[in-house]
Amino acid sequence: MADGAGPIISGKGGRTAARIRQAALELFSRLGFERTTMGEIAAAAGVSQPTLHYHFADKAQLWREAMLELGAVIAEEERLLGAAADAGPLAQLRMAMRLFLQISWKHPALGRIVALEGMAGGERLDWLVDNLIGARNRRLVGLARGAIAAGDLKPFPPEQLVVTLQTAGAGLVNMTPLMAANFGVDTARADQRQAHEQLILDALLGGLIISRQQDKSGGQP
Amino acid sequence: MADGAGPIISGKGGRTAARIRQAALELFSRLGFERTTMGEIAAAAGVSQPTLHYHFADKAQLWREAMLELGAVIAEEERLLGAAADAGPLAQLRMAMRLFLQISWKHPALGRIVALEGMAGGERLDWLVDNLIGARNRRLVGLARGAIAAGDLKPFPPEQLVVTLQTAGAGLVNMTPLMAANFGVDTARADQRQAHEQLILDALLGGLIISRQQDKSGGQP
DNA sequence: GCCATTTCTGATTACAAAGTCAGGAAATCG
DNA sequence: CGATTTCCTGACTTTGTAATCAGAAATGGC
Repeated sequence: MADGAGPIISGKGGRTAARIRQAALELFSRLGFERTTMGEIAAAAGVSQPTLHYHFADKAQLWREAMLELGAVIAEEERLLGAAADAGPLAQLRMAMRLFLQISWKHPALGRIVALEGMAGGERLDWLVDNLIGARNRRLVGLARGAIAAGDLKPFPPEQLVVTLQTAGAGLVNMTPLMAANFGVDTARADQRQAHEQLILDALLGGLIISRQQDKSGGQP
Repeated sequence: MADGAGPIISGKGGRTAARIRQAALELFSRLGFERTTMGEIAAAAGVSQPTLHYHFADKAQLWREAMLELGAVIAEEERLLGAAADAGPLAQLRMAMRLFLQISWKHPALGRIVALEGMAGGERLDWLVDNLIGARNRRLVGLARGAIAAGDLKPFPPEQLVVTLQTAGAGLVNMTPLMAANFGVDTARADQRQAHEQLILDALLGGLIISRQQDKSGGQP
């Protein structure tokens, strides 16, 4: 893990470095690490290829710093969830899931990256877990476990809720090319978003909740 | 004559070619096209690297022929579904979904490939749609549409059911490395399979079905 | 203006991986 | 057996891409 030893942010704070990170994030998330070339990133950022190496030591370092752009996304999620910390387990879980879905639509790069690296494994996945998504996922598992313990949800391995939320929640956005090729529909449109959020919440919550006698408020027993 | 069970394009029918296809399928599905090298495939198949080029014109051709190994999987699915062609729309859909989940577990390569290429787009995705998954997906959409028209399911864009089934159904298997890195659990185990199938079916069917006795519309818990 | 520092680029190198080819080994057939 | 075809490999070429470097172009201080 010598790679992670250096400063997390090595790129200068200037506008050029920011443009490069932005272009890199978009390309890495769509195509993955190997399929994306430094030349493509440079072209997308409007600079020459050696400029990338001036701002970032190597491709892996650029990848990591591009991913850190997503750190703010996670932080915002944390903040909004913290506001509801006093609600019941099910209410918190519902809010977390809704947030997750909204974030997946607002920042498709995060879901795509997790899907890509989460499938392949390796040191980039380890880095993601350690630096971006590990705590968030553990928090979700905790909420699910709490809701199950409170008798609000059917018992199931709570890790599976996370992975299902992750894959199904980001699925429609991630699979935009597939849907276009297979059905000729553009699933990245806003109206699709609305319907999909409804679908996932209806499905995961509607299907898993243990309905109590008229108690729909989500409060603790 | 070849002992192969599926349609073959250019690869000879011998055992060596079959071993190569097998190794290629496994590697391509785990790592994707670019991340997999011809050398790795050769090593996994126990032959030298030029042997790959003797049996297959180039890497893309090998990829396509490796994918065709999955043709038998799809065909089996078709066959089993055909047996229930006279059931109602919802019953057919339920059976199709159950089959989909079982296939996802039995042949993880299919789900991983679709996830990988469905995210990136390009000519390999087009090929997959045309030759492997397009018809199957359209069939699923047809079943969902039928179940909605029959008033059995809440109205939602039926393409979204397909993409959700695809991503959520294959999600737990696909994300094995992520779950291992994040939670230290091996989600490829059989008991996990059972629970996950239950989760998906409970969620998608339990959450979307319109219960006809009381016919409550709209209001989501 | 002039110098120093930072920022960027063209040209080049290094290397990994796909693809080629001549020829050797092994199977097939008379 | 020898002849012929099929199958496979070592050595090689080609290509694409990450990384390097010397120096040009800005930028900022005086």
